[in-house]
This record gives sequence, C-alpha cells and structure tokens, in this order.
Amino acid sequence: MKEIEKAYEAKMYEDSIYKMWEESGIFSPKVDPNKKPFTISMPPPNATGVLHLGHSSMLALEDAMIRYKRMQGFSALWLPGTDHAGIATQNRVEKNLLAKGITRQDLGREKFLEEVDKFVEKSRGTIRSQIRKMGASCDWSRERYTLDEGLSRAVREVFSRMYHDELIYRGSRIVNWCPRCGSTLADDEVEYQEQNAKLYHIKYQVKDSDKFVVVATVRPETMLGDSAVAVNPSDDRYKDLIGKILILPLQGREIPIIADEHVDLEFGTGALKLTPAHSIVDWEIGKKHGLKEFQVIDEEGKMTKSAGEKYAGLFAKEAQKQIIEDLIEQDLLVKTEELANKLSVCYRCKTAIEPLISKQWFVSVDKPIIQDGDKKKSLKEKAIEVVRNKEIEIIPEHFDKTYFNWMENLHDWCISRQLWFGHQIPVWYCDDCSEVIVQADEPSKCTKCGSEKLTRDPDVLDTWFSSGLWTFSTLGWPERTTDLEYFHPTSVLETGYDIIFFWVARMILMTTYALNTIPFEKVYLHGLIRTREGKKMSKSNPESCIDPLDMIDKYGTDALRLSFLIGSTPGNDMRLYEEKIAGYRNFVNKIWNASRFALMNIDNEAFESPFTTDDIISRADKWILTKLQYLIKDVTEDMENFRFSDAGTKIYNFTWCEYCDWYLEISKGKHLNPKVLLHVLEDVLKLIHPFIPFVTEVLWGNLNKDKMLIAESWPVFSKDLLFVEEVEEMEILHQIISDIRSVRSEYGVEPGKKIHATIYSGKYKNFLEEKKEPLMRMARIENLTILESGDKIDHAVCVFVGNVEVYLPLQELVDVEKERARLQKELDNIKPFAKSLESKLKNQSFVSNAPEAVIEKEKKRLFEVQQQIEKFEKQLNEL
RNA sequence: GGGCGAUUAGCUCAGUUGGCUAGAGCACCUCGUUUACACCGAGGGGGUCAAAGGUUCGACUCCUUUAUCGCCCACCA
Repeated sequence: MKEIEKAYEAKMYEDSIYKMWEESGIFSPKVDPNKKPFTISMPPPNATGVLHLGHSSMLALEDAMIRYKRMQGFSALWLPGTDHAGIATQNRVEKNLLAKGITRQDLGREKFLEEVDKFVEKSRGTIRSQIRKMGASCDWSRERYTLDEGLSRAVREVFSRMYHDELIYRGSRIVNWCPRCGSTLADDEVEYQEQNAKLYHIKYQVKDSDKFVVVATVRPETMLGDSAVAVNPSDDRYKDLIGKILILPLQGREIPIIADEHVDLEFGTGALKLTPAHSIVDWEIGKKHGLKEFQVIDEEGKMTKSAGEKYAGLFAKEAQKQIIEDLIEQDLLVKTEELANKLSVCYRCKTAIEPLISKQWFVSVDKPIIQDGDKKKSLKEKAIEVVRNKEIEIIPEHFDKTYFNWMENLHDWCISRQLWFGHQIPVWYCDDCSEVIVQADEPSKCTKCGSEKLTRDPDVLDTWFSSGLWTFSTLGWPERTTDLEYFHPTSVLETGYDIIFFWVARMILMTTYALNTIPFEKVYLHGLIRTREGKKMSKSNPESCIDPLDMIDKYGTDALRLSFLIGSTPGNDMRLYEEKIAGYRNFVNKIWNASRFALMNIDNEAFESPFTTDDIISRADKWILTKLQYLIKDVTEDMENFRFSDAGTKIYNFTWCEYCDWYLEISKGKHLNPKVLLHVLEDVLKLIHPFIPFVTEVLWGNLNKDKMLIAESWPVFSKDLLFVEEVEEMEILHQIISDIRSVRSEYGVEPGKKIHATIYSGKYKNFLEEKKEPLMRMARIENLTILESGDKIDHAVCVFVGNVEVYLPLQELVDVEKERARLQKELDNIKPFAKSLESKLKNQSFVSNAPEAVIEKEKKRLFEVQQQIEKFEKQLNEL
C-alpha cells in the first residue's frame, strides 16, 4: 500500500525521468541481427531556431512511433540532428552583426564563418535541450549536423560523382537572383506576393514606317535589354508585321517582331516584349528563336553599361522612373493601367527576385544515368518510379499527385549559392592551365599540369543538396558502415507536407542516385498547426499564438504531446488552443489517479507474482480483461497503420469510461481483485506510453518494477482472456445501473437518498446476485430483491433492460401522468426504428443481397426492439 | 488556368474496405464533496452529416454537378 500525490505535477518528474532514460542507454539501439531495425531520421531543425509548434508536433509523432516499435522489440533508431540552413543562418548572423554596425564584408569570409559557428553552437544547444523537453527518445550518440566532417565528406563525394557522371554541370542560364542575399535561388525557393502593379503601354516604332507596335509591361526598365517583340502567330492584328523590324526606344537598337504561340492574345496589347536576360519566360522563348541576351541589370540590382550611359549605375527602380519620364517626353507612353499581379520574392528575405543570366552549377534531372535493368533512367524518372510502384508509400496517399506533378515539371536544379556559409563547392580551377578539378578531397596540385596554383570555387551548395543526403550521410556513407547496412533504408520519414518539394523529393532524387535505393519506405506527412481561428501561427498575432515551452511549463509535456496526437489526421491541418491541452492534462491526471487508487488498495504481495489466468475471479474481471484484449488488438492495428488519433482515443475512452468509471467503481469494497486491477493498469500504461511517456514512466516506477516502462514489451492480444458471455452480462448490469440513475434523476430523487428496488432477473439471477453489492452501491439502493420473475408492482417505475425488469417503488413520487409521458416518449423513440427494421427485413432485395451477418444482426435487433415495445405498451396500459 | 483538400452538435474534431437510431472532447443545462481524482462524479439537451442528382437492398462513406472556405503548382508580360 502506497500513497502518491493527489495530482500529477509534471514539472516534478519530467527532467529526471528523461535523464534516467538517456543515461540508461536505451535511446541508442545496437546493430543486432536478431532484431529487426526500425529507423527514423529526424528532420533536422534549422540551426537558427528555437522550438516551435511544428517541431513539437513532429517530435510527438515520431517519438510515439519510435517508442511503439522499440517496445515491440525492434532495434529502433531515431537519429537527431540539425541543419545548417545556409541562407537562413547567414542572414540571421548578418542581421545580428549589422545591429553592431558590422557587415560580413568587414569581417571577411573566415572571420564571418567563425561568427556563424559561434552562433550555431549556441543555437544548437538550445534546440537540443528543447527536444529533450519534449521527451524525444532519440539517439544523441548518433547526433549529426549537416556541416559535420562526415556529412561534408558525403556532400563532396556525391557532388564529385555526379559531376563525373555529367549530372552536374556549370552553365550560363537564367536564374532567380536575390539582390539582397546576393545569391541564386532554386525555383521553389521563390515565393509570390500579391501586389498592385502598373502596366505601362509603350510604343515601339516599326522601322521605315510611321506605324507603331504597342507593348505592355510592368517592368519598363527591362526594355533596355529587349531582343525582340513576340506576337501570337494567329493574331490578325499583327500578322502582317511578323518578320518586320522595330526600333527599340531609348536604345535605338533594331529588334525583330517574331511569332510565338506562348503569347496570350487577350493580355495587354497582344504584343510581348522579350528580355531574355531578365525574365525566365522570355529566356525560354529567346532560346527557341536564337535571340541575343542583353544584360541591363547586374547582381546588385543596378543598371549596367548595356543599359546605356544615362541609366548605368542607377538602381532598377530609379531607372524605371527615369525611363517613364523619358518615354513621356518622347510621347511613347500610351497609357498606364492598374494591374493586380504577383511579385516574385526571395523565400528567406522577401526581397524582389531579379531574374538574370549567370554562370552557375546545375543538377541535370533529365539525363539518363541510373542503371535500371537494361535501361538507364534519369533522376526524375527514377524518383517518379519508386513512388509510383509503391516502393515508397506516401501517407496520406493523395499527396502522391502533388509529388508527381512537381516531379514531372521539374527543371534542372541550380545548386550553387553565392554565400559564405555552407558546403563550399568541391571544384578547383588551375590558374595555369585552366583545368577544372572536381573531387571529394582537396587536391594539392593540378591533375593535368601539376601546378600548385589552384583556386577553389567560392560558391557554396544549396542547403537542400546536403539535406537530400540526410538519411544516409548521417549513417556514415560513403563508408560502408554497419549502421548504414543495418538501418538504411530508413523506415519512416515523418515531416510536414509543406516541405515535400524542398526536402522529400530531393532525398528521393539524391538517394536513388547515390545508393541506388530508396531513402525511406514510408512518408508520413503531418499537417500544419494553426490557431483556433484557423490562421497560421505567427509572431504577428501573439494572442492566439502558442509557445510549446509555455504549455509544457503549464500543463506538462504529456498533455501537449497528446493534443498533437489525438484529433489530428495525416495531411490535415490542426487547430490548437490552450483548452485542448488543458483537457489532455486532465486525462493525464485521471491516469495518475487511477494508479493512485490501485496503489492505495493493493498490498505488496500482489506486486510480487505475475498475473495468470488463475487470478481471474469475477465476471467483472472477465469483462474488463476482454475489453482490454480488444483494445490491444485495435490499438496495435491503429499504430501499424499510422492512425495515432484513433489509437489515442481508444485508450482514452477505455481508461476513463471503462476502467475508471466502471471497473474501478465495481471493484470498490469487497470485490476488489488486486491482480486484475494491476494487470489492466499495467497494460494501459504500456499502451499509452508512446503518447504520454513521462507520467506513465513515473507511475511504472511506483509499481515496484525493476525494468523501466520504456524498455517493456508491447502488450499482446490473448485469446485466452476473451470472455464473451461475461461481457454481455456486464453490459446488462451497466445498463441497469444507468437506467436506475436516469429514473432517479428524472424523478428528482436526492442523490444521497437510497431507494428500494425489485428486479425480475430472468436468466441473469446468479449474475445479479453476484453483483448485488456494487449494483446497490452504484445505483444507491437499499433493499434489493432479486427474483427470476413476478407480478407487476404498483406505484413503481419500471425499466426494462433486455428481459430484465427493474421496479422502483417510488410511492408518492410516482406521478401517473409523468410516467405515462415517460413511457410514451420511449415508445415514440423506439417504434419508428422497429418499423424501419421490419420493412428492411421484408425487402426481398435486402434479404437476397445483404451479407448473412448483416441480416442476422438486423433480425436480432428487431426481436429485441419488439420485446421492448411489448413491455412498454403493457406497462402503459396497466397504468 | 491546372491540381489537392475541407464542409458532420454552439466550438474543435473522429468516423478504416458502403451495413448501429451518426460519435468524442470542450461549452451548455440539472444535480452532487459516496473513503483515486472538482484536473471529479451522475443525469440531460443539442446534428435533415454544405446542396442537388445518381449508383446500390442499403450512402456521412462511392460517382456527377454546384456552392463556400483553404492550400499547392503554373503564370499574363
């Protein structure tokens, strides 16, 4: 017998429990050929960040999966780490420095990187401790960081292999350029913002003619770099002009009028000015027609010499103003329209993107390279194939459409970034013979001429290049480590659907290339966490924005975890608010108190010997054990199928509604069976442990266990513990008590007042005799008479439970009118139902088409319902 | 323009391959400190499952159309 605190205080236990787990070494699985591996690579949080709701929901889900599999006997590896997040981190540090009036250029590359490292070290410490706060049972001994030597080596190795396979090439192409970051961006790193733009209609004169073609543009400053004007070949307005020459205003350059299908007849004037150097679409059209490119804007967003002396050196915006003025002066501006369009901006700093032509490194996604049988497949084809043939399964399934759509439209991926922070590209240029040397390790001299004068490419790689290798670079690749052999491919990738493209797709591309295998078998996509109003959680509305650390402080980690797991389904966004978390805190406390009750009522010897079937005594025992078996079966299935919400809900209901409200209540007094009480509690603690690890572990510790709960094995469904008959009986008892309580309440019987009752029990006589005590206690009855059958009792309210008749002689309280109304209400309720069942069973097509089981069920129900009606009617008539 | 998702009780959400008179939590109403728990217990009210068609013996579930909201992709210069 033991007494624990009246309420669970999470703060008192969480840190020490985590410490106990971590120090025990259980987070670090061994490579064990006798066990099956189960692996999750934790999506590495950015090295800049603090824990937000997205992280905590991810951690709750992944930890639940890992703990479940660990308990099932898998060698479960959850590998944690952090991502250096190139642009984001560099921007952050630059901003911090700028507050002190220092630019990165002031420091120089080396010093600046030292600053970044200092910042990252601190930031990683924060995120590590916050991951621990969430109770994440990840293997810290295998923690990785994308800039670790090992991972960097993997990055260089992959780059080098891809280069020599001609999958990586350097070329001048149009790229998305962020003038603020001073770097290229990948296509999917560009975001769009709604804006109200002005559409300028500008006249271009046809050479040797007084005719004009009017073009419409929102960026008149790019006209200085125009190479042509395109019209749709089917556009009657311009048919005759195709092939003619125009004089480009302000520049005086001659440019052709060309025909291209791409031009939209409806938009603007139907004449499209082409600036191949500063528009991605124009560049593509330009390629088709062999147009020249004139770069008129440079990397800083300033006009170049090609823009003409008057404009050179001006920022694009300034140049625009000047150009408009100049056009007006020459009477070339026809009109200005308002236009709602989308501005492309950098996803990191929201600066307007400047498309321009630049020499960059690209990954070719279309070149056939991966050997697959006797065919060679491109990165893209292979990445599509492994999802299409279900080698990789996406949950929920419908996201594969999104994936295919993106993959099918994927263009070559620009991977070089003009940043300082990141993996520097493993390319060296020989200053003497111009040889390009690409290899994983730094060369000491030129492989061609032997010169030692080598210059390394200053650019770094896109962060997603290294993240793309995450599942295997973290396991030691390119070495053939035992970890890699054993734990890869990983089992599940759990992440938000918002980074399917950035990350999931790239991991698939990179892994199928580098290892010729998939990175993971399943992709579980969670939704975004939103405010109660359904808005995105952002610092701009602190009102409904929730900080997970505050919630942990207030309600405990378990409550927070449960609120992510219950009520959310894969791929769907979820609203989170404080009351929800408080509700789960209540549940955590309920479990605490159920255990408290057990501990107070069980003496030491019950803890000593393990539970066996010999310990089963009462029908209540059999009932709860049966229910427990179904729970184990259901929950295990749900966990296997990633239905965490269902699993959680079922355990919640079992624990609260069946174990606490009925089994424990019935157990009070003489009927308490410590062995069964304890056994059920133990299994419940095991089943819910992956969801709420802290409180369950604390309670487990109180049950005199020598092993930690985290290390226990998952409960197994046992047929020997199924007792169908007893379940039926217990449900009768349940119903009798509920009905009596209902009548009491309806008749306004004071809760404390005890009443008399007579039960005509039919075949349940023995059973009800056995349960007489709890029945009387729970329904507040004194003088309970149980007979097999008997005559109707006057001045008594009667309720029917199956064939059992319960009479409550409430004497003066029984009001004939009230009783009539009550019975009538029951009848009104039940009669239409009986009718629908009848007609259903009379329906020939139902009887011939529906499965046997369904028909039997309906027949049984009709029989029961008819009996009920009979009884109610008899009662009503005799009133 | 293309695609995806959502629409179920006042609120937040479940509802697995079609087969309970559609469920839970919160909120609400009535009552209550009976020796685990007021972070509690007992009882109760509340839904024509967005709309209309269709398939089926049977539709919240499948199909078509529509409406509203949300997201993603492509982009009109």
